[in-house]
Amino acid sequence: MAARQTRQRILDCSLAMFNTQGEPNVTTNHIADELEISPGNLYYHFRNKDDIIEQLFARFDARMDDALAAPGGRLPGLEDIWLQLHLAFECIWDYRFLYRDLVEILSRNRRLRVRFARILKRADDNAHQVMRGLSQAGVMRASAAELDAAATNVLVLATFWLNYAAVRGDKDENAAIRDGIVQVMMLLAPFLRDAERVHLNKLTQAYID
Amino acid sequence: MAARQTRQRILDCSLAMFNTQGEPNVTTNHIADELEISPGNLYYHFRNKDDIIEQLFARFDARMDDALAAPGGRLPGLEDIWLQLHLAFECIWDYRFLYRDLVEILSRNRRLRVRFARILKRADDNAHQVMRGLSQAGVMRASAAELDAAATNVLVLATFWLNYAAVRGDKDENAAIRDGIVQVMMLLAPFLRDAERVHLNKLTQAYID
DNA sequence: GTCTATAAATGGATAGAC
DNA sequence: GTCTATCCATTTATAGAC
Repeated sequence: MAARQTRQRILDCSLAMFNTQGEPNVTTNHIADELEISPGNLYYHFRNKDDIIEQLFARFDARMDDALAAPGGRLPGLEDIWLQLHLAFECIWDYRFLYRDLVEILSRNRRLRVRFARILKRADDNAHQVMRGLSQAGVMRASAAELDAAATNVLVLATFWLNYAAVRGDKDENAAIRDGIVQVMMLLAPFLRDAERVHLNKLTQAYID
Repeated sequence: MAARQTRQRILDCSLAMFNTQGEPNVTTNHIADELEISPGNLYYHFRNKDDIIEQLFARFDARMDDALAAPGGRLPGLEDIWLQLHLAFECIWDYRFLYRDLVEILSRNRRLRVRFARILKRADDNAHQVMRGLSQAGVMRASAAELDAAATNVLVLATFWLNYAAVRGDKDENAAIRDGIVQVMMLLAPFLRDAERVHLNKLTQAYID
Protein backbone atom coordinates (compact mmCIF):
# COMPACT_ATOMS: atom_id res chain seq x y z
CA MET A 1 0.00 0.00 0.00
CA ALA A 2 2.40 2.59 1.26
CA ALA A 3 5.07 0.27 -0.14
CA ARG A 4 5.26 1.94 -3.49
CA GLN A 5 5.37 5.28 -1.75
CA THR A 6 8.27 4.37 0.53
CA ARG A 7 10.16 2.87 -2.36
CA GLN A 8 9.76 6.07 -4.34
CA ARG A 9 10.70 8.22 -1.38
CA ILE A 10 13.90 6.23 -0.97
CA LEU A 11 14.74 6.69 -4.62
CA ASP A 12 13.98 10.41 -4.57
CA CYS A 13 15.93 11.00 -1.39
CA SER A 14 18.90 8.94 -2.58
CA LEU A 15 19.05 10.88 -5.82
CA ALA A 16 19.00 14.20 -3.99
CA MET A 17 21.68 13.14 -1.53
CA PHE A 18 23.88 11.52 -4.16
CA ASN A 19 23.71 14.68 -6.26
CA THR A 20 24.54 17.09 -3.47
CA GLN A 21 27.06 15.03 -1.48
CA GLY A 22 28.46 12.63 -4.05
CA GLU A 23 27.45 8.98 -4.19
CA PRO A 24 30.56 7.65 -2.39
CA ASN A 25 29.78 9.86 0.61
CA VAL A 26 26.19 8.72 1.06
CA THR A 27 25.61 5.42 2.85
CA THR A 28 22.41 3.45 3.16
CA ASN A 29 22.32 4.52 6.81
CA HIS A 30 22.50 8.19 5.82
CA ILE A 31 19.58 7.72 3.49
CA ALA A 32 17.53 5.94 6.13
CA ASP A 33 18.39 8.66 8.67
CA GLU A 34 17.35 11.42 6.32
CA LEU A 35 14.03 9.72 5.61
CA GLU A 36 13.58 8.86 9.29
CA ILE A 37 13.07 5.21 8.53
CA SER A 38 15.10 2.26 9.79
CA PRO A 39 17.99 0.72 7.82
CA GLY A 40 16.07 -2.55 7.93
CA ASN A 41 13.15 -0.91 6.19
CA LEU A 42 15.41 0.39 3.47
CA TYR A 43 16.80 -3.09 2.94
CA TYR A 44 13.28 -4.44 2.70
CA HIS A 45 12.77 -2.33 -0.40
CA PHE A 46 16.21 -2.64 -1.95
CA ARG A 47 18.76 -5.44 -1.95
CA ASN A 48 21.62 -3.02 -1.45
CA LYS A 49 22.97 0.38 -2.40
CA ASP A 50 23.83 -0.77 -5.90
CA ASP A 51 20.22 -1.77 -6.40
CA ILE A 52 19.16 1.80 -5.65
CA ILE A 53 21.72 3.12 -8.11
CA GLU A 54 20.48 0.76 -10.80
CA GLN A 55 16.91 1.93 -10.37
CA LEU A 56 18.00 5.56 -10.57
CA PHE A 57 20.01 4.72 -13.63
CA ALA A 58 16.92 3.24 -15.26
CA ARG A 59 15.08 6.53 -14.73
CA PHE A 60 18.02 8.41 -16.13
CA ASP A 61 18.30 6.09 -19.09
CA ALA A 62 14.66 6.56 -20.08
CA ARG A 63 14.90 10.31 -19.79
CA MET A 64 18.10 10.53 -21.80
CA ASP A 65 16.47 8.33 -24.41
CA ASP A 66 13.79 10.98 -24.86
CA ALA A 67 16.36 13.74 -25.07
CA LEU A 68 18.24 11.84 -27.75
CA ALA A 69 15.16 10.91 -29.76
CA ALA A 70 15.78 11.65 -33.39
CA PRO A 71 14.58 15.15 -34.28
CA GLY A 72 11.54 15.53 -36.50
CA GLY A 73 11.51 14.93 -40.23
CA ARG A 74 12.53 18.43 -41.29
CA LEU A 75 16.15 19.55 -41.31
CA PRO A 76 17.22 20.95 -37.93
CA GLY A 77 18.19 24.57 -37.44
CA LEU A 78 20.50 26.02 -34.82
CA GLU A 79 17.59 26.64 -32.46
CA ASP A 80 16.57 22.98 -32.62
CA ILE A 81 20.07 21.96 -31.62
CA TRP A 82 19.97 24.45 -28.79
CA LEU A 83 16.77 22.92 -27.47
CA GLN A 84 18.06 19.38 -27.70
CA LEU A 85 21.27 20.30 -25.91
CA HIS A 86 19.18 21.89 -23.21
CA LEU A 87 17.20 18.68 -22.70
CA ALA A 88 20.38 16.63 -22.54
CA PHE A 89 22.17 18.95 -20.12
CA GLU A 90 19.14 19.18 -17.83
CA CYS A 91 19.00 15.41 -17.72
CA ILE A 92 22.71 15.18 -16.91
CA TRP A 93 22.25 17.83 -14.23
CA ASP A 94 19.38 15.95 -12.58
CA TYR A 95 21.49 12.79 -12.44
CA ARG A 96 24.85 14.43 -12.06
CA PHE A 97 25.99 12.02 -9.33
CA LEU A 98 26.41 9.44 -12.10
CA TYR A 99 28.74 11.74 -13.99
CA ARG A 100 30.62 12.97 -10.96
CA ASP A 101 31.96 9.50 -10.25
CA LEU A 102 31.31 7.96 -13.64
CA VAL A 103 34.40 5.78 -13.95
CA GLU A 104 34.11 4.49 -10.40
CA ILE A 105 30.39 3.73 -10.63
CA LEU A 106 30.67 2.00 -14.00
CA SER A 107 33.71 0.02 -12.89
CA ARG A 108 31.65 -1.57 -10.11
CA ASN A 109 28.75 -2.68 -12.27
CA ARG A 110 28.96 -4.40 -15.62
CA ARG A 111 25.31 -3.83 -16.47
CA LEU A 112 25.54 -0.08 -16.03
CA ARG A 113 28.68 -0.12 -18.14
CA VAL A 114 26.84 -1.73 -21.02
CA ARG A 115 23.85 0.54 -20.71
CA PHE A 116 25.94 3.67 -20.54
CA ALA A 117 27.87 2.56 -23.60
CA ARG A 118 24.54 2.30 -25.40
CA ILE A 119 23.66 5.85 -24.39
CA LEU A 120 26.98 7.12 -25.72
CA LYS A 121 26.36 5.25 -28.96
CA ARG A 122 22.93 6.80 -29.33
CA ALA A 123 24.34 10.24 -28.58
CA ASP A 124 27.04 9.74 -31.19
CA ASP A 125 24.50 8.67 -33.79
CA ASN A 126 22.37 11.65 -32.90
CA ALA A 127 25.26 14.09 -33.20
CA HIS A 128 26.15 12.66 -36.58
CA GLN A 129 22.58 12.85 -37.77
CA VAL A 130 22.18 16.47 -36.70
CA MET A 131 25.44 17.53 -38.31
CA ARG A 132 24.60 15.68 -41.49
CA GLY A 133 21.36 17.61 -41.48
CA LEU A 134 23.23 20.87 -41.16
CA SER A 135 25.51 19.85 -43.98
CA GLN A 136 22.60 18.93 -46.25
CA ALA A 137 21.00 22.27 -45.49
CA GLY A 138 24.22 23.87 -46.65
CA VAL A 139 24.68 25.46 -43.24
CA MET A 140 27.74 23.47 -42.23
CA ARG A 141 30.79 22.28 -44.07
CA ALA A 142 33.16 19.60 -42.80
CA SER A 143 35.03 16.55 -44.03
CA ALA A 144 33.99 13.12 -42.81
CA ALA A 145 37.00 12.97 -40.47
CA GLU A 146 36.24 16.42 -39.07
CA LEU A 147 32.63 15.44 -38.55
CA ASP A 148 33.60 12.29 -36.63
CA ALA A 149 36.00 14.23 -34.46
CA ALA A 150 33.46 16.96 -33.79
CA ALA A 151 30.85 14.40 -32.75
CA THR A 152 33.28 12.83 -30.29
CA ASN A 153 34.18 16.23 -28.90
CA VAL A 154 30.53 17.03 -28.39
CA LEU A 155 30.12 13.81 -26.41
CA VAL A 156 33.15 14.37 -24.20
CA LEU A 157 32.16 17.95 -23.56
CA ALA A 158 28.57 17.10 -22.68
CA THR A 159 29.60 14.16 -20.51
CA PHE A 160 32.14 16.03 -18.43
CA TRP A 161 31.17 19.69 -18.60
CA LEU A 162 29.43 19.71 -15.24
CA ASN A 163 32.49 18.14 -13.63
CA TYR A 164 34.63 20.82 -15.17
CA ALA A 165 32.29 23.50 -13.87
CA ALA A 166 32.42 21.93 -10.41
CA VAL A 167 36.23 21.81 -10.43
CA ARG A 168 36.34 25.45 -11.52
CA GLY A 169 34.18 26.22 -8.52
CA ASP A 170 31.16 27.45 -10.47
CA LYS A 171 28.27 27.71 -8.08
CA ASP A 172 25.29 28.75 -10.17
CA GLU A 173 23.55 25.70 -11.59
CA ASN A 174 21.72 27.43 -14.40
CA ALA A 175 24.83 29.28 -15.46
CA ALA A 176 26.76 26.02 -15.63
CA ILE A 177 24.16 24.45 -17.91
CA ARG A 178 23.98 27.55 -20.10
CA ASP A 179 27.74 27.70 -20.40
CA GLY A 180 27.84 24.04 -21.34
CA ILE A 181 25.40 24.58 -24.17
CA VAL A 182 27.31 27.59 -25.43
CA GLN A 183 30.53 25.63 -25.23
CA VAL A 184 29.14 22.81 -27.37
CA MET A 185 27.74 25.26 -29.89
CA MET A 186 31.12 26.96 -30.14
CA LEU A 187 32.49 23.56 -31.05
CA LEU A 188 30.35 23.62 -34.18
CA ALA A 189 30.75 27.33 -34.91
CA PRO A 190 33.90 27.16 -37.02
CA PHE A 191 32.26 24.70 -39.39
CA LEU A 192 29.31 26.95 -40.06
CA ARG A 193 28.77 29.08 -43.12
CA ASP A 194 29.66 32.70 -42.42
CA ALA A 195 26.06 33.87 -42.18
CA GLU A 196 25.17 31.14 -39.69
CA ARG A 197 28.37 31.72 -37.77
CA VAL A 198 27.39 35.32 -37.23
CA HIS A 199 23.90 34.22 -36.31
CA LEU A 200 25.29 31.83 -33.72
CA ASN A 201 27.58 34.43 -32.25
CA LYS A 202 24.60 36.70 -31.79
CA LEU A 203 22.62 33.89 -30.15
CA THR A 204 25.43 33.10 -27.71
CA GLN A 205 26.06 36.74 -26.90
CA ALA A 206 22.39 37.20 -26.09
CA TYR A 207 22.48 34.02 -24.03
CA ILE A 208 25.53 34.98 -22.01
CA ASP A 209 24.32 38.43 -21.01
CA MET B 1 68.76 5.84 6.38
CA ALA B 2 66.35 3.46 4.76
CA ALA B 3 63.73 5.97 5.86
CA ARG B 4 63.84 7.98 2.69
CA GLN B 5 63.75 4.77 0.72
CA THR B 6 60.66 3.41 2.47
CA ARG B 7 58.94 6.74 2.09
CA GLN B 8 59.59 6.72 -1.63
CA ARG B 9 58.53 3.11 -1.99
CA ILE B 10 55.24 3.94 -0.31
CA LEU B 11 54.68 6.83 -2.69
CA ASP B 12 55.59 4.79 -5.77
CA CYS B 13 53.45 1.85 -4.73
CA SER B 14 50.50 4.08 -3.83
CA LEU B 15 50.65 5.80 -7.18
CA ALA B 16 50.71 2.50 -9.05
CA MET B 17 47.82 1.07 -7.04
CA PHE B 18 45.75 4.25 -7.21
CA ASN B 19 46.18 4.34 -10.97
CA THR B 20 45.26 0.73 -11.62
CA GLN B 21 42.52 0.23 -9.03
CA GLY B 22 41.21 3.73 -8.42
CA GLU B 23 42.06 5.75 -5.33
CA PRO B 24 38.79 5.04 -3.48
CA ASN B 25 39.44 1.30 -3.74
CA VAL B 26 42.93 1.39 -2.27
CA THR B 27 43.26 1.58 1.52
CA THR B 28 46.35 2.22 3.58
CA ASN B 29 46.24 -1.46 4.56
CA HIS B 30 46.28 -2.53 0.92
CA ILE B 31 49.33 -0.41 0.31
CA ALA B 32 51.11 -1.81 3.37
CA ASP B 33 50.19 -5.36 2.32
CA GLU B 34 51.49 -4.84 -1.19
CA LEU B 35 54.79 -3.49 0.14
CA GLU B 36 54.94 -6.19 2.82
CA ILE B 37 55.34 -3.65 5.57
CA SER B 38 53.09 -3.09 8.58
CA PRO B 39 50.30 -0.51 8.65
CA GLY B 40 52.05 1.02 11.64
CA ASN B 41 55.15 1.54 9.56
CA LEU B 42 53.16 3.27 6.87
CA TYR B 43 51.66 5.62 9.45
CA TYR B 44 55.13 6.38 10.74
CA HIS B 45 55.95 7.89 7.35
CA PHE B 46 52.62 9.52 6.52
CA ARG B 47 49.98 11.06 8.72
CA ASN B 48 47.19 9.48 6.67
CA LYS B 49 46.07 8.57 3.19
CA ASP B 50 45.42 12.18 2.30
CA ASP B 51 49.01 13.00 3.16
CA ILE B 52 50.16 10.44 0.60
CA ILE B 53 47.84 11.94 -2.00
CA GLU B 54 49.16 15.43 -1.30
CA GLN B 55 52.75 14.30 -1.80
CA LEU B 56 51.83 12.60 -5.07
CA PHE B 57 49.99 15.72 -6.12
CA ALA B 58 53.13 17.77 -5.50
CA ARG B 59 55.06 15.50 -7.87
CA PHE B 60 52.29 15.80 -10.42
CA ASP B 61 52.14 19.56 -10.04
CA ALA B 62 55.84 20.01 -10.69
CA ARG B 63 55.73 17.77 -13.74
CA MET B 64 52.70 19.50 -15.22
CA ASP B 65 54.42 22.82 -14.62
CA ASP B 66 57.22 21.67 -16.91
CA ALA B 67 54.79 20.51 -19.55
CA LEU B 68 53.03 23.85 -19.47
CA ALA B 69 56.19 25.93 -19.54
CA ALA B 70 55.85 28.64 -22.15
CA PRO B 71 57.24 27.47 -25.48
CA GLY B 72 60.47 29.03 -26.78
CA GLY B 73 60.70 32.50 -28.25
CA ARG B 74 59.93 31.60 -31.83
CA LEU B 75 56.37 31.15 -33.03
CA PRO B 76 55.12 27.59 -32.51
CA GLY B 77 54.26 25.27 -35.39
CA LEU B 78 51.81 22.38 -35.39
CA GLU B 79 54.57 19.95 -34.45
CA ASP B 80 55.47 21.99 -31.37
CA ILE B 81 51.87 21.82 -30.22
CA TRP B 82 51.86 18.10 -30.84
CA LEU B 83 54.91 17.68 -28.62
CA GLN B 84 53.49 19.79 -25.83
CA LEU B 85 50.21 17.92 -25.88
CA HIS B 86 52.17 14.71 -25.67
CA LEU B 87 53.98 15.90 -22.54
CA ALA B 88 50.72 16.99 -20.94
CA PHE B 89 48.87 13.77 -21.76
CA GLU B 90 51.74 11.60 -20.53
CA CYS B 91 51.70 13.50 -17.27
CA ILE B 92 47.95 13.08 -16.91
CA TRP B 93 48.32 9.39 -17.71
CA ASP B 94 50.98 8.88 -15.06
CA TYR B 95 48.76 10.50 -12.44
CA ARG B 96 45.45 9.44 -13.89
CA PHE B 97 44.03 8.46 -10.49
CA LEU B 98 43.69 12.19 -9.79
CA TYR B 99 41.59 12.65 -12.90
CA ARG B 100 39.56 9.49 -12.49
CA ASP B 101 38.02 10.78 -9.26
CA LEU B 102 38.83 14.45 -9.68
CA VAL B 103 35.71 16.00 -8.21
CA GLU B 104 35.70 13.65 -5.23
CA ILE B 105 39.39 14.11 -4.45
CA LEU B 106 39.27 17.89 -4.76
CA SER B 107 36.08 18.11 -2.71
CA ARG B 108 37.89 16.51 0.22
CA ASN B 109 40.90 18.83 0.24
CA ARG B 110 40.85 22.58 -0.08
CA ARG B 111 44.59 22.86 -0.75
CA LEU B 112 44.46 20.51 -3.71
CA ARG B 113 41.47 22.43 -5.00
CA VAL B 114 43.44 25.66 -5.02
CA ARG B 115 46.49 24.07 -6.57
CA PHE B 116 44.50 22.37 -9.28
CA ALA B 117 42.75 25.62 -10.10
CA ARG B 118 46.20 27.16 -10.60
CA ILE B 119 47.15 24.39 -13.00
CA LEU B 120 43.99 24.97 -15.01
CA LYS B 121 44.76 28.68 -15.10
CA ARG B 122 48.28 28.05 -16.37
CA ALA B 123 46.93 25.64 -18.99
CA ASP B 124 44.40 28.20 -20.12
CA ASP B 125 47.08 30.88 -20.42
CA ASN B 126 49.26 28.48 -22.32
CA ALA B 127 46.49 27.54 -24.75
CA HIS B 128 45.78 31.20 -25.40
CA GLN B 129 49.44 31.97 -25.94
CA VAL B 130 49.89 29.12 -28.39
CA MET B 131 46.80 30.05 -30.37
CA ARG B 132 47.77 33.70 -30.45
CA GLY B 133 51.10 32.53 -31.83
CA LEU B 134 49.33 30.58 -34.55
CA SER B 135 47.22 33.62 -35.35
CA GLN B 136 50.24 35.90 -35.56
CA ALA B 137 51.92 33.42 -37.87
CA GLY B 138 48.86 33.66 -40.07
CA VAL B 139 48.22 29.96 -39.64
CA MET B 140 45.03 30.30 -37.65
CA ARG B 141 42.06 32.60 -37.82
CA ALA B 142 39.52 33.03 -35.05
CA SER B 143 37.61 35.76 -33.26
CA ALA B 144 38.42 36.53 -29.63
CA ALA B 145 35.26 34.76 -28.48
CA GLU B 146 36.04 31.72 -30.60
CA LEU B 147 39.56 31.64 -29.24
CA ASP B 148 38.35 31.73 -25.63
CA ALA B 149 35.87 28.95 -26.29
CA ALA B 150 38.46 26.85 -28.08
CA ALA B 151 40.90 27.22 -25.17
CA THR B 152 38.24 26.07 -22.72
CA ASN B 153 37.37 23.12 -24.93
CA VAL B 154 41.02 22.12 -25.08
CA LEU B 155 41.17 22.12 -21.27
CA VAL B 156 38.01 20.08 -20.81
CA LEU B 157 39.09 17.61 -23.44
CA ALA B 158 42.58 17.16 -22.00
CA THR B 159 41.28 16.93 -18.43
CA PHE B 160 38.68 14.27 -19.09
CA TRP B 161 39.79 12.46 -22.23
CA LEU B 162 41.30 9.51 -20.36
CA ASN B 163 38.07 9.11 -18.38
CA TYR B 164 36.16 9.09 -21.63
CA ALA B 165 38.51 6.47 -23.04
CA ALA B 166 38.05 4.38 -19.89
CA VAL B 167 34.28 4.61 -20.08
CA ARG B 168 34.37 3.60 -23.75
CA GLY B 169 36.38 0.58 -22.68
CA ASP B 170 39.57 1.45 -24.53
CA LYS B 171 42.28 -0.83 -23.27
CA ASP B 172 45.44 0.28 -25.04
CA GLU B 173 47.16 3.04 -23.09
CA ASN B 174 49.23 4.43 -25.90
CA ALA B 175 46.28 4.46 -28.25
CA ALA B 176 44.23 6.40 -25.71
CA ILE B 177 46.92 9.06 -25.40
CA ARG B 178 47.38 9.27 -29.16
CA ASP B 179 43.66 9.58 -29.72
CA GLY B 180 43.49 12.32 -27.12
CA ILE B 181 46.13 14.35 -28.89
CA VAL B 182 44.43 13.88 -32.25
CA GLN B 183 41.14 14.88 -30.71
CA VAL B 184 42.55 18.13 -29.34
CA MET B 185 44.22 18.91 -32.64
CA MET B 186 40.95 18.34 -34.45
CA LEU B 187 39.51 20.98 -32.15
CA LEU B 188 41.83 23.53 -33.72
CA ALA B 189 41.63 22.17 -37.26
CA PRO B 190 38.64 24.17 -38.46
CA PHE B 191 40.35 27.42 -37.50
CA LEU B 192 43.43 26.66 -39.56
CA ARG B 193 44.25 28.12 -42.94
CA ASP B 194 43.44 25.63 -45.71
CA ALA B 195 47.07 24.66 -46.32
CA GLU B 196 47.67 23.97 -42.63
CA ARG B 197 44.37 22.17 -42.33
CA VAL B 198 45.45 19.76 -45.03
CA HIS B 199 48.83 19.43 -43.36
CA LEU B 200 47.17 18.54 -40.05
CA ASN B 201 44.87 16.01 -41.65
CA LYS B 202 47.93 14.31 -43.13
CA LEU B 203 49.67 14.33 -39.74
CA THR B 204 46.67 12.80 -37.99
CA GLN B 205 46.11 10.21 -40.71
CA ALA B 206 49.74 9.12 -40.40
CA TYR B 207 49.38 9.08 -36.62
CA ILE B 208 46.22 6.98 -36.59
CA ASP B 209 47.53 4.24 -38.90
C1' DG C 1 62.35 2.43 11.64
C1' DT C 2 59.62 -1.25 12.02
C1' DC C 3 56.56 -4.51 14.06
C1' DT C 4 52.46 -6.44 16.79
C1' DA C 5 48.30 -5.66 18.67
C1' DT C 6 44.42 -3.40 19.10
C1' DA C 7 41.14 0.46 19.72
C1' DA C 8 37.41 3.07 17.76
C1' DA C 9 34.35 4.04 14.26
C1' DT C 10 31.84 3.01 10.25
C1' DG C 11 29.25 0.67 6.62
C1' DG C 12 26.72 -3.19 4.74
C1' DA C 13 23.52 -6.35 5.67
C1' DT C 14 20.27 -9.69 8.13
C1' DA C 15 17.06 -11.99 11.73
C1' DG C 16 13.15 -11.82 14.07
C1' DA C 17 9.57 -9.22 16.66
C1' DC C 18 5.56 -6.39 15.88
C1' DG D 1 5.91 -2.81 5.95
C1' DT D 2 8.47 -1.37 9.48
C1' DC D 3 11.39 -1.44 13.53
C1' DT D 4 14.98 -3.04 16.92
C1' DA D 5 18.93 -5.27 17.60
C1' DT D 6 22.90 -6.99 16.13
C1' DC D 7 26.68 -9.20 13.44
C1' DC D 8 30.40 -9.14 10.49
C1' DA D 9 33.91 -7.03 7.80
C1' DT D 10 36.57 -3.16 6.86
C1' DT D 11 39.19 1.06 7.63
C1' DT D 12 41.67 4.39 10.02
C1' DA D 13 44.75 5.26 13.37
C1' DT D 14 47.55 4.73 17.65
C1' DA D 15 50.34 2.65 21.66
C1' DG D 16 54.06 0.36 22.99
C1' DA D 17 57.57 -3.44 22.32
C1' DC D 18 61.80 -4.42 19.72
